[in-house]
Amino acid sequence: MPELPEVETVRVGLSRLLPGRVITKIVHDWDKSFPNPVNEVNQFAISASVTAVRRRAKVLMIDLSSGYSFVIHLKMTGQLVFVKEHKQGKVESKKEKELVASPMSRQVSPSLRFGAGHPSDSLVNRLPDKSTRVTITFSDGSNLYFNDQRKFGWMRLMPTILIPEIDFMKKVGPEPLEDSFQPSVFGSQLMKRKNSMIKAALLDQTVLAGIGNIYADESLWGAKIHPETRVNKLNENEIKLLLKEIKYVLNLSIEKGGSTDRNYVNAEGKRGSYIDFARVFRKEGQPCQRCSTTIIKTRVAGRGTHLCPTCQQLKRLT
DNA sequence: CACTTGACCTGTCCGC
DNA sequence: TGCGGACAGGTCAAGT
Repeated sequence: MPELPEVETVRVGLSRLLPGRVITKIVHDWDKSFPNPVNEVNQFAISASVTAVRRRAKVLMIDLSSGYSFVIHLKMTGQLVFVKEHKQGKVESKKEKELVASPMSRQVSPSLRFGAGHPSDSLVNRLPDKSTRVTITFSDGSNLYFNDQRKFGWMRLMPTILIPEIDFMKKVGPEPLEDSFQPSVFGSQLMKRKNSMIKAALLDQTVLAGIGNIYADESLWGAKIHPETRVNKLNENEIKLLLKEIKYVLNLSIEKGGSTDRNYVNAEGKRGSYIDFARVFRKEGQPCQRCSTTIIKTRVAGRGTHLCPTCQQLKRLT
């Protein structure tokens, strides 16, 4: 589930790999993944070169020399993986494909395919695969694959200057890792959802940008706040502490290359390791590392929610 | 109006 | 072994 750290990791990778490359071909197999008409793609993407790769919230932008950009949202299962031209020719890649096509390896689940103990670069040899929605080919023979098993994600081509006019961009809240995002700003943003449960407010992209289910649970545990606490019951100290925890978990995750819970990979097809450092997310049944109470999983704001029932008590005063 | 729930999708896992 | 159904969650539309 790409959230801010995962999308940022992809951005960093693509910023190293894409600028200067010239697009020669784009194919897609699912219109909702890439709805632009062919003539528009031919006019504004083909023969254009990549000038920059940017991120805002969980949205990626690949700017082109034509004045157009790809705007991309990975949603839950989206991947953007860059694969250099296979210089060894087709002999080796054929062998790889035979391996993939054999009954045994076909039954290995995607979550295990790239798991620990497997060569982390094996994914790139298997692309494109059946989750590949869009393939962008560059003049040197390299490819950028937009894979999306569940088809929730999308990418579209649009004029760069019109990106700020997208409804989402107009409504989205501040970037939590900006220095200017201080407790006072966080507090006033939270007041937009003063009667909501804090978890719902953290997931609201208009309050702050880039938090999803993993980092909501992780930061609430860090700040010892129950996810069902109403926003207007939080005091100044708790808001300050929660912001500190948000910055901490997001920065730590970026450092670890993001979280690979199911199928997230970076621009080179590699997994992130933040999940190994998680304190509550997917830790139900295990002891809390602060107090040893068993971590539980419940449902809050329609989302699976992990918490320590001892450290994170629901406030009952006033 | 503020807030919550359902729809969009596919693959996995669990119980029967 | 197969099958139905619950579940996973980012965001928008629809519902309360």
